[in-house]
Amino acid sequence: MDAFIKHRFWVETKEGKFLGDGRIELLELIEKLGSINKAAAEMKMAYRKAWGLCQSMNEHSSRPLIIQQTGGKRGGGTQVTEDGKRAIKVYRELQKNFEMYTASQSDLLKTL
Amino acid sequence: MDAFIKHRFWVETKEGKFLGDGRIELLELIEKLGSINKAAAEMKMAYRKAWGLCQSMNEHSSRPLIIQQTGGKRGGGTQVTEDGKRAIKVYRELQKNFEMYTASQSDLLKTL
DNA sequence: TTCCGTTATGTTTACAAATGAATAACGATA
DNA sequence: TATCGTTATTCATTTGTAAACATAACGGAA
Repeated sequence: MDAFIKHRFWVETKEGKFLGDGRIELLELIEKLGSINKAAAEMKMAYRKAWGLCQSMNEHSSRPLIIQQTGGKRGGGTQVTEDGKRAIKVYRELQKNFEMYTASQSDLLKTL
Repeated sequence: MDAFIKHRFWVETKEGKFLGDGRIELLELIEKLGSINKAAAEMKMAYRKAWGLCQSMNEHSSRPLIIQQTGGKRGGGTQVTEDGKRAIKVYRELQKNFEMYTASQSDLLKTL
């Protein structure tokens, strides 16, 4: 026929979603730009939503993934912690693995 | 921490979604009950939606997965074709494989 | 011809999620 | 103390999806 497999994965804790594509991209941009505001603008996400995702990520983690500072030099900003960087790395590896695995399964569709 | 991987997969064609959890469950119930109506009721899905899923599945497939009959003996009914049964089988196997693979990846989260 | 249970469709409601607007709080620095 | 850019937060609006509702069409059987 002409069918292909799509997949999605994410990481949860018992309380709910912890890491997903949007959250990881956001983390990466915060690391690069030093600001939730700029990161959200860069990925055309409402700041309101980005802020909520940041709260959620930090609440679900035993140790914070980011450190937010309100006010101060240049108005403040947000830094990604070492734990945050590790989360990015682990997630991206998972992603790579999943993509390869999905590709390896696609020949099962040949019989459709 | 206490995080775990969740995954979802489905099958698409270039026109859009073709097979997914709901569609396959629906197919299985149609095969068992001989009716879209009864299948939808069984899984507490609105008939309207079930019917749309059936249309979509048949439109995306080169050969029909189900044959619907309007009117007639006991009002009609719907049968799952051999191609439909094969689709169910393939999908369920994919699902089993994905579950095992996801489980095998979970230790990557140990470092979080 | 009438009845029945099913398939076939369009329309309307309801709900949830994303977005946008608006404003306050913050704190280093000039 | 005034400024500035960021974080923090509420609220109204929009948007998109799912559910609910309401009929029509169908065709074998009584």
